[in-house]
Amino acid sequence: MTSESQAWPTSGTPAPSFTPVDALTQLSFVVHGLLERRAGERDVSIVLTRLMGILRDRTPTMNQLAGLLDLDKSSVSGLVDRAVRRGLVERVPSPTDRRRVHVTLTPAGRRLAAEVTGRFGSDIDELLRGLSATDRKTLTRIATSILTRHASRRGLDLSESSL
Amino acid sequence: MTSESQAWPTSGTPAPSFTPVDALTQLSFVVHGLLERRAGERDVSIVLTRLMGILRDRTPTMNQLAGLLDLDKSSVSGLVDRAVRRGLVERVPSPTDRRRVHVTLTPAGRRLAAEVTGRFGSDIDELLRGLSATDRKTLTRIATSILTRHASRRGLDLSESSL
DNA sequence: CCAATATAGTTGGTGGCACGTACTGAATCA
DNA sequence: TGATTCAGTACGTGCCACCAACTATATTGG
Repeated sequence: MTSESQAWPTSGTPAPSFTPVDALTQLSFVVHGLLERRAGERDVSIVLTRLMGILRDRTPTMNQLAGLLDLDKSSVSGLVDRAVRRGLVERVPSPTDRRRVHVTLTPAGRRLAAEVTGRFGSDIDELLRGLSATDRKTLTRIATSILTRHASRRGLDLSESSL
Repeated sequence: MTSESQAWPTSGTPAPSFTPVDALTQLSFVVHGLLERRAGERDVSIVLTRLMGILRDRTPTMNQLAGLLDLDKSSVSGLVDRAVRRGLVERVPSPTDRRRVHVTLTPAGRRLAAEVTGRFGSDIDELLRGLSATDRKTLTRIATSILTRHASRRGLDLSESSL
């Protein structure tokens, strides 16, 4: 795939010239790496971080989590098991359907999520610091445009999905 | 972390308003998800895709791969073991130092890498299709700027590192 | 009313993949 | 030439993915 080795000449030129695909891909890897590092400091995986992000403002069922995380339901069982074991989430039986549980964030989980998110946010701010204010706004506008179009192609209401 | 649930009101507004952090994070997850999907079609993990990307134009040692992939050397041993087992890479003893091996891509590995990369590249082209030509160029310029500055902060020659 | 069917979630199996520690063989150093 | 360092592997552990099979519960249709 598009590692630097594809796009960048091995002559060590100071400013490589990326294709749009390479630029976006490399940038995504950097962002992902920053999240992995910050989350990893608290023994939190990216998928656990995403889980806690989802649980910040709702209490979905296991099935709903499987959809939101785009994972097999057995993977969600395992993920929630491990999070319960760490005291980060709880399973709450549904009052209306004894097959179902709703998953909620505990206070400890909420604090951990806020910490990881906060530090990661600072890292991204740092990453973007060299940009002019105009470029920051432009990047945000273009990224939002891509996301909105991508979501509508998938038939998603952006307020419901999680990555 | 910044799943949509953080940035997007649950009212289902058609065009959410992102902070720069959220926009960049969500976009990165989308890109990552596209790569996971395409690579997954050929039973290839992202880290294996990155490995093959590195090996496209060089034959690093295990230690160098550990640095390029930002992994523990024992993780690289396992990754290369599994890739060897699939006939995608080979370990070549160093002519000058019998402790070392150089890792090379096999023809089958090169073909697989090209296939995954090609399909993923098409997906990213599709993702960017709704942008104007000006916005594509602007996104590429801004992303390249971020990458260049980020790499120089880490003391990297961009032609040597891989994400 | 009840058997058949569908749903929600779990369990077990399997394999990939991460890190840490300990180890072996080879190269370098003093 | 022995001590030290380096390159890489092996092993243990735990996370995390998917698949198939299962149990308990809810719904459906006759």
